[in-house]
Amino acid sequence: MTVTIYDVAREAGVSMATVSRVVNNNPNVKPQTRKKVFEAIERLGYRPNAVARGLASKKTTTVGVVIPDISNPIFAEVARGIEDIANMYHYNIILCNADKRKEKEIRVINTLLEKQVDGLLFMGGIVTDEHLQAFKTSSVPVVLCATADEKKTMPSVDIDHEGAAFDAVSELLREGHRDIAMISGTLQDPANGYARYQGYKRALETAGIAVREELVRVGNYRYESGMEAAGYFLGLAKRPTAIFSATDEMAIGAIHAIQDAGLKVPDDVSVMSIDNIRMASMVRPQLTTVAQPMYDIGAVSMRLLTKLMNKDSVEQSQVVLPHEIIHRKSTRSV
Amino acid sequence: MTVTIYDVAREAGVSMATVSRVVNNNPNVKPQTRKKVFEAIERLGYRPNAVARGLASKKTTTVGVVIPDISNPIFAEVARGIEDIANMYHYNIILCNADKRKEKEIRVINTLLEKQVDGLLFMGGIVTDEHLQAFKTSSVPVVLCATADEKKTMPSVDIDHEGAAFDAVSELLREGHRDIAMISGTLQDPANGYARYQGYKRALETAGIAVREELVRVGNYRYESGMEAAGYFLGLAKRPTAIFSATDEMAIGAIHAIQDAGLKVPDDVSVMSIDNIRMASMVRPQLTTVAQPMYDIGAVSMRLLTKLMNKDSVEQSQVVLPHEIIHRKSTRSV
DNA sequence: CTGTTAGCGCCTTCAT
DNA sequence: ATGAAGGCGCTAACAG
Repeated sequence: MTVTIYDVAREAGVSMATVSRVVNNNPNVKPQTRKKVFEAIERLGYRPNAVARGLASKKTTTVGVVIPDISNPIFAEVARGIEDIANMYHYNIILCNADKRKEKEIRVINTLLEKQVDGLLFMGGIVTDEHLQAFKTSSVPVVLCATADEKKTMPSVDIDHEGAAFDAVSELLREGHRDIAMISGTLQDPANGYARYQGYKRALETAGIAVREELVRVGNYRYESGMEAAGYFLGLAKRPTAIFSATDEMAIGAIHAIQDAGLKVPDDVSVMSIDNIRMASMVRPQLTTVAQPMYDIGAVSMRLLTKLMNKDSVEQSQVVLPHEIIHRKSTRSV
Repeated sequence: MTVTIYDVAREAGVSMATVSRVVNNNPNVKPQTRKKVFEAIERLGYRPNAVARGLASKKTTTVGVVIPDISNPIFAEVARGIEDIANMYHYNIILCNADKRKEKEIRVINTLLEKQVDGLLFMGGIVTDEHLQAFKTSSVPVVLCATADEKKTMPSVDIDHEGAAFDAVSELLREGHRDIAMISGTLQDPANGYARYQGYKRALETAGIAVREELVRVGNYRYESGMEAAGYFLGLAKRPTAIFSATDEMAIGAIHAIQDAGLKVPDDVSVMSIDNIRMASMVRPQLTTVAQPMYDIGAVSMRLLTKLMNKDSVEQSQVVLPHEIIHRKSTRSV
């Protein structure tokens, strides 16, 4: 039923080793023989079995990617970067959603390893000791992508979240704002939550301003929670003149809550955040934000992984990609 | 170095057949033996090799998904539906971006087949004879997802694009609009382009209104092209009172172009479209649109594929999911 | 340049 | 309930 390398060998009148050679582009084959084999392949409609090949060669040319949520545009963009580079190096991608749930993350890491992926990319989650433990049992390289472990022992590609937040808030400060509220992510999240909050804090402290409890709200990264937080700030006796959001999506929610309340952005309240998702330039006013190079994070981490899989030497296995303030229309000097 | 089923067998003092049985949950194993084996597995840190298993059993429990662009939120949402159901049935997903390029689509279909996936999901592309040809060489089931072939010979899951457009434009008509412009996708695209344009045409004709050439612009699905098209309509001597866009993203561009021109939506111009991406409720005014059940399209197509892979009987292998008008704030009666 | 021969790690009858 | 043995389709030395 299914045609194998053996059938091709017989059809072409050569040994299966020779067929294997031409299929794998081994130069040690006489052009004439090569031609015969190709013809036989064509005639029979032979398609190499990658599973058998994987078993024999111990390489599958596929890498596993665990992603928190593929329908989140941020991760989708990172995944795009991964895919493009993987494709460039002739790797395929097994994508596993893990819903940010630790047990599920551990579970998919294991199935991926069972599938004998040549490498593993762990995207954007919290990295616990349990994760580290799972990674340690891996005989193939692992790189963290859009996240990092606390101790920085693993290869990783990420941005400096604390620095990005610091820069954003410093910019607001430079524009003269003194009452700057923050919509934070959960402090359990080391990157988008804790680190960005720390950056906010450091910027204020550097400017000699005390952090005021009532000016910090924790959101869940969604649009609605941004609206909610902004609504709360608007109700304060002393309303902030600027809102710094840990993420763009919450910032956009904040902008709309402000507008829905009859106020103007940035005239009445400035809004700034981090991420630079596509939507940031698709709202009015367009959102001033700190760009996080999502695509590049994916691309660079995949590139790093190829080097690791290839046992190439890598100079720096913890890479921090630069961020950049994108000035648009949602902030103004006060 | 790597521990195999054979090592476990020796460690547990049984044969590899027995180990295989416990790993595969075969009931024909004495509980006591099972326990011994589990302990040996634990002690040795044994991890079954899915590649070897795949070769021996001729099943890989993975399905291939070819996706036009993972960073497009529409496809990402469909992919989410696929992933969730795949996960439920213990399948993994190999995701391949194909950039809407035919040669690349054909290529990835072939690599996926080489990888011995148990089934194939082809998402949202144009299905040519060449595709059909490639699918025909597949020994595993294929389902089209968010697309369909012209002759409807393949299993597929999609919405009725023509009907959705017809319903949208009919709604605009019901609101009293007579000069309704359309921002279309390319007519080469059978679903988002051609079919939606046909629906627009049929609705107008049903109402006894002739389609006017100058009221139709072809966009490329991006925000900017929506802005551009709307800008063009605004410059017309007789400006349309409503704009129907083939997709939400272009509609949002249109809304902003209208607003940037100092006009109001919906007071001056109504805007309506198809898709219902998340962003549709994250703009002001919120977008009235026809919801396309993206997640469900993915989920249903994956479910259909599981049935096919399982050789279950399926009553209907061309499924058309219902669409629904979502009334929000971007249209009003005139 | 080409063929022979072992496996790769596991599943699966077929016996026992 | 368990074991023995023969592949699954291919790669990778090793000869020649």
